[in-house]
Amino acid sequence: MSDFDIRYCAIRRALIEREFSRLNDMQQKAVFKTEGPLLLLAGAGSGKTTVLINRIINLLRFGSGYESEYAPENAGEEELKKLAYALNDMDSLDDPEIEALCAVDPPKPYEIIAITFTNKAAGELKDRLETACGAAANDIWAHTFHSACTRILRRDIHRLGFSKNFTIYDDDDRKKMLTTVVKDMGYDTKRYDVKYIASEISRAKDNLITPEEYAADVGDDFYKKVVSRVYDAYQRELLSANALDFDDIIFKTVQLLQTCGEVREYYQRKFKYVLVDEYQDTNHAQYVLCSLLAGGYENLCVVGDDDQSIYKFRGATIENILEFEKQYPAAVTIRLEQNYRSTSNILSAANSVISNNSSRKGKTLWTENGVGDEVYIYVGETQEEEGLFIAKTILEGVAKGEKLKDFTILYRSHALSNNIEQSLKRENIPYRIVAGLRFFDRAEVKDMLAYLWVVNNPSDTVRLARIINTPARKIGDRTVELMRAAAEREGISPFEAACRCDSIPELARHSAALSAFTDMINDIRSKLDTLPLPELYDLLLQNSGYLSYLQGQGREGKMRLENVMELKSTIMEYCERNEEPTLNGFLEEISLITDVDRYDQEADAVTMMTMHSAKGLEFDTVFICGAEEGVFPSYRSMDSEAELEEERRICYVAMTRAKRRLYITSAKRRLLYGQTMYGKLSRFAEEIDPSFVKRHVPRIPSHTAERAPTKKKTVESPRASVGFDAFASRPASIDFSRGEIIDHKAFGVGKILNVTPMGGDLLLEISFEGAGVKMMMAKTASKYITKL
DNA sequence: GCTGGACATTTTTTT
DNA sequence: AATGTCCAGC
Repeated sequence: MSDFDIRYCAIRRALIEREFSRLNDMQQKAVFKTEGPLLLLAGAGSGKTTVLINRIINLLRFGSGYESEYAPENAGEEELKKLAYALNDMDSLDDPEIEALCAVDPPKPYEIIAITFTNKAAGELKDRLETACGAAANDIWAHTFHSACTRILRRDIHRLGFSKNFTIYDDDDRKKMLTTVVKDMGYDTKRYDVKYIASEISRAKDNLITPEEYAADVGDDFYKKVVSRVYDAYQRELLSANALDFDDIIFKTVQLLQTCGEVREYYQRKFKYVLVDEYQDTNHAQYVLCSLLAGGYENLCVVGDDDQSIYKFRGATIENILEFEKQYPAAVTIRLEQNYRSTSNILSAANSVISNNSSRKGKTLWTENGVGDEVYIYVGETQEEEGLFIAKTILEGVAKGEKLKDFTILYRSHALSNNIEQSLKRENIPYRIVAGLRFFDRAEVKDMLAYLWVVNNPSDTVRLARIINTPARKIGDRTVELMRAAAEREGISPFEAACRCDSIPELARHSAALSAFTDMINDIRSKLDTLPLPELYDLLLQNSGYLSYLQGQGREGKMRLENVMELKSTIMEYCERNEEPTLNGFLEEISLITDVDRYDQEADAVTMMTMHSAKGLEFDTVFICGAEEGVFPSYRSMDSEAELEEERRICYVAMTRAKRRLYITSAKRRLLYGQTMYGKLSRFAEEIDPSFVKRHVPRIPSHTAERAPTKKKTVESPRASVGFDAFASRPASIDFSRGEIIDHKAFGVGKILNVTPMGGDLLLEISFEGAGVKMMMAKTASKYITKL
């Protein structure tokens, strides 16, 4: 290292630093550390995505320029002068020459892969990269685990005996196929729970255990022996259907990379930089996949937060993040602990809860945001009171001018949403529930998709079974059974057997029905390359008889038809987005999409979802409801310390979603699953340091007055029961009508623009001469208002 | 094949 | 309580 190198690098660093000066020190450190394994422990709201994006931008523009200790070989005093001059000139780095002087081996966009868990995260990454670096962003591999793997598999899966138009089975399809497999093997599905077998197989695949390896390890366990045989048969069945389930998508990619040196080397040479988001949620297979992909250069950057690992039950292993440093001794760890999202009260409350967990890397979030309101803990008598409290709080907020979409209600399980929903309904508050019945789960949508899958891949037996007699076309179970048997005997697919029904004796009798069906499918197939997808879809809808089938279903059918047409819009949208739309491509995309991806953050309505679905999102005001022992934490987790810790992490995730206000609500009595449960306030609420909390305990109704604990609490917290009078009924509000001129104590003279009935109250929209337009609820505001 | 009633099931579920 | 699943009987 010469003196020149030292001077050159110093200026280069200063220049690069200036480009990222909007980031805090730790974020910058993470952005500039481009080479070698890097573990980024990114707390909630610490600007994780921003760091990922900037890290990629830094790579593309400057490569390892920041870290490098050498000046470029062809650089001399002349170039150094240019850099020095640029340092004084604010816009200089737009100059490609200067940028080039700062860059050291910048990778091409296609040499970078960023892996996320959700489509949403991948989409956000893509969008923001495109904004930042334009068209080049399209060549960066920003994918979910599954879509990245699918892309890899489409290229080379023939080496594993599948063909590249393979089908993807979701959990439902998997269960169906497993059920037939189990039954075919002569097992009683009552004695052998298909769901259990499915999860056992799934777990095996998560851990990269093949059927052979599984079989070798069952020992004398009879049940496991059965699982082992089913696993083996199931995999063979998938192979002949040319189908992969979700777990296989990862598993087969790992197998491909492990067994096929040529493919492995191709990707290891290709991907100079590998970035993985939400690393705490990776399972063993995904961990191996990451190491394989990064195996060439070992420039592996994983981002995660051990405190936000909430998918253990799906096979995620927190060890991946806890032991990253062991796996890569050269790894550098950087903590991002400054939170930009929440008030310090919310953050401190969340910190005090999570600090009760023992297995963590340790990390304390802090913020420069203001203190904000205390975390509000509400204990109602019943779940109705709880729901009413939430509804009233939202109405009050709306009256102050807040938007409905600023409010989010989170719960541990879907079962809790019901009573909240009723309260919101009663108060006429618009809401949306994320999850519930998913669009792609609707029967009619699944039917049409199944048709498309079969057109794409006639070997797809599960989807074939779904539609072969829907609508009814005289191909009953008996015929389907004969078809399957014939196919087995001849070593062809059931669809193939149906095509040849004339030459197969036992099928000949049904040849009219079978041929009509196969001709219809084959006809559509023959048009695959010529007809645009939306038209193909229309033709299929028509020729399959599904259209008239729906039309014959009256009002119900009309709604179903709408859904079927919405699917067409999805197809058209896909076609517009892609230069070379293919049926295969569309199906692939759709099978990897979930409901949270369709959730529209813009619509103005209160959002309700599980705490799990809320991960990665943020909201102004958050209600965590059902905060009772037995509900949250769930009674099922209460006898295991490890599971309790996972529940606590869920709580941490939920709490840190809130930007400005956090309410934790509970009910002493709750009707759940047809039973009344009596639960104490959740331990998580109790764990919050009282200095960040404001408690509300409602007035003690006479019939519960003898209960000691209630009394004690009232004595303990003098601040209790101050402030919130959601249930005190006020005399009916004064009548207000549009156009009236009023005088408000605080805002002065104003004109009523709008009056909207809401929750037994009126929402007033008033334009004040001095204070602009305000929204307020009539009941609350009437105290301050006099009519003029 | 469709329908009704019995019967079980009810934590979370990025793909 | 509510909803899905399964099977018997038409």
